[in-house]
Amino acid sequence: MTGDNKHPARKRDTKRATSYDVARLAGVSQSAVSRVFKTGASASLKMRERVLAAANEIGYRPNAIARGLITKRSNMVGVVISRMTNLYYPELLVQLTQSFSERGIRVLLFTLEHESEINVVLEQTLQYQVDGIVTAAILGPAQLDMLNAAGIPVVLYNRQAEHGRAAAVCCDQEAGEAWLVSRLIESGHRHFAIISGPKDSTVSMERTSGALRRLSELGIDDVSVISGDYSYESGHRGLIEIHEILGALPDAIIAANDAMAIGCIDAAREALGARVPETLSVVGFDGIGAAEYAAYQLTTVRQPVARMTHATVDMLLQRIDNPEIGHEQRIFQGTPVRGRSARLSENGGA
Amino acid sequence: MTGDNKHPARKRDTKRATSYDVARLAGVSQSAVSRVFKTGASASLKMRERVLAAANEIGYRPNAIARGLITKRSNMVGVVISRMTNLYYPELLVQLTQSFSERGIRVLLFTLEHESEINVVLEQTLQYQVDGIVTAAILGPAQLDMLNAAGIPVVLYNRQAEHGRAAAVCCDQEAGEAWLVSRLIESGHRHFAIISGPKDSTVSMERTSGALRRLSELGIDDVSVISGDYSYESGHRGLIEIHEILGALPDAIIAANDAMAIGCIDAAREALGARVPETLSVVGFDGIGAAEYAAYQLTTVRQPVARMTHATVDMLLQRIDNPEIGHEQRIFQGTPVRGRSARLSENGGA
DNA sequence: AAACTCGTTGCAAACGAATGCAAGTCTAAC
DNA sequence: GTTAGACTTGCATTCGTTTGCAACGAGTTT
Repeated sequence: MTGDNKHPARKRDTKRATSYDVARLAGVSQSAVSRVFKTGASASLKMRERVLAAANEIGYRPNAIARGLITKRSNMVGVVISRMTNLYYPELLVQLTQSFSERGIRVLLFTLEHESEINVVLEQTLQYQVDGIVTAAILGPAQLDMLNAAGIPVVLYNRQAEHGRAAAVCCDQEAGEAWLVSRLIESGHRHFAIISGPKDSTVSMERTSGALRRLSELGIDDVSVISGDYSYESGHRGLIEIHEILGALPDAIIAANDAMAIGCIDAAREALGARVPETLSVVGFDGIGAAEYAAYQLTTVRQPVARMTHATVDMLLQRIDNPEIGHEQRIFQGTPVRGRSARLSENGGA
Repeated sequence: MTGDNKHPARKRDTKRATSYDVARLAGVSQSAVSRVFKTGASASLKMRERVLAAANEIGYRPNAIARGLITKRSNMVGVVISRMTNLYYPELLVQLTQSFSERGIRVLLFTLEHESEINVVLEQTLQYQVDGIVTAAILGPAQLDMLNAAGIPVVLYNRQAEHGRAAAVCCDQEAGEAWLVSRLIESGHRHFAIISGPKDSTVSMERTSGALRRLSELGIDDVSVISGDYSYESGHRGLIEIHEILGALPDAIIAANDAMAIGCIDAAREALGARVPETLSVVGFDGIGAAEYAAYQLTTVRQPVARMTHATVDMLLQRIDNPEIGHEQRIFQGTPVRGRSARLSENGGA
């Protein structure tokens, strides 16, 4: 008769050892145990040994939940990522997780299929008392206000808040597109088409308008733009659509990301019988792994993911320690990748 | 003078509203507030309205940490993934997260660069009182014992524990390879080479030995095996290495995953001037997105990720509710994908 | 009108650790 | 030998919930 747990849905049979259990076994006070497990607290060597031995004996592990309750620090951050099918995100996620992990911070992951789920997700992160949030999803003013009111720091990844109302780490999309466009123009391309990302993606908007602006500066205004959804398939479809609309292929396609650029290349080669880069130049953006496949060798701009994630982690941690820090924005320049999916003249370029 | 927080590292300036605050404002007891926010607890309509109004007014959100402390249920599960650069994992991760999320469970993510980090990571998940763990990393007997002792359920994803000492969800690697080999043989291939995964990967071992066994059954024993690391580059390198060793190309390459198969195809086409599938057949395993790119159209076996993740989530949740459930293993059959990277005769196959 | 439900509500004791304060111990200096 | 000083240690409170228990009130039944 060790209890009346006769029902299937019992709580937990083996109850965890607590600091009290360790204390009793070691013949010391609970606070002593606590101090031994808290780095930087004062405890004599003798004490330390006894407690550690006892803890080891009964398999004690400090309860991070209880600790979080009293310290008001969960050592967890929320990471919100919107379209993980976008091949660029996995790399980001790995680096973020690892980087946080090195700093002793755990990652609570949320993925969004639709941006509309953001409210529910934010609500949940807040309930879990995360110390901060990194988001690669769009946050409206309402959401920013809410986070602000809750006093929880947030760093936007590749999103900007209006009027700099939040800390952000971005890649300079416009500059990247400007580089691509400049190289294409100086290499003799004149007819362009753009495959943009989803309409609600700010990154896509910046890339598209960056490309259009530079094209316009260089005297080219007649550019068809059709929109995809960042996927390989939509790039593939996009090129075929462009071909139908124009009745011919342009000199160059500017895709809003690498996945679509790759789709384009395949469509050109397999479906339209065109040669890339001889007949058609295709450029992308991001620098995902597949961009380097020998079959593509994409001309693109690589986002400096490692540096960007470090900046993100640093900024968030800073703001967790001191919430008063202003809303810094850090903008990184992408690395031009010459590749072989576009005919670029020898001389030019970075 | 709202306090003496003059130091930079203050705690949190805006303190969160608690259930007591709500109770005071609504003129009810704290337990009433608690009950209103707990689904399925009894509270009158009038009560409900008053509390909700008050809560709304001061922006109250139940503290999941405190709740977890008392209920001994954190509603968090740990997800441990080893080599996220393996393109197969992102998809898995998204589906897992979403699936858990629908069941009201949050995901604490851990990524491993090296399998050796597993101990540290497990220790951490336990400290955070996760209700269960899903792992796509190798767990030795020692680790399983530890989890068992801690009374926390675990489901292995594509890993088996010796003697069925843990619940597991797997794809039938051997059967998949058997299908591939059978098709290749019946289509006239006779000379094979295998590019396996990392030596410490059980999945790779199963796939490789599955392929070898079937080859042997069909009378082919002379097969060179070289090992890669699941990456595109290692597949690329692998084929070139095979070519050097053999002095010629075999009829078919069996790669332990899609990424390496794709690397092979590119190496064959770009570096060795061979044609795929005309001169060389290449098959992979997994069914990742890139396998469907028009340039590759890989002959492979697709893991039923959606069904596997559902099974994983179901099994874990079941075991959380009732830790006594035995160690079921669920094995899923992959879906053969005919593709175009191997010369397969018309008639055969699933 | 008394007795007996049943659904609401409040009280108070958990949960497991951190920490300010005071008491205790030990060393070193006078 | 005494005392100041620096460390250790224990006591007791606190964090924000959940939940068993008891009290209460409104119906219902007899």
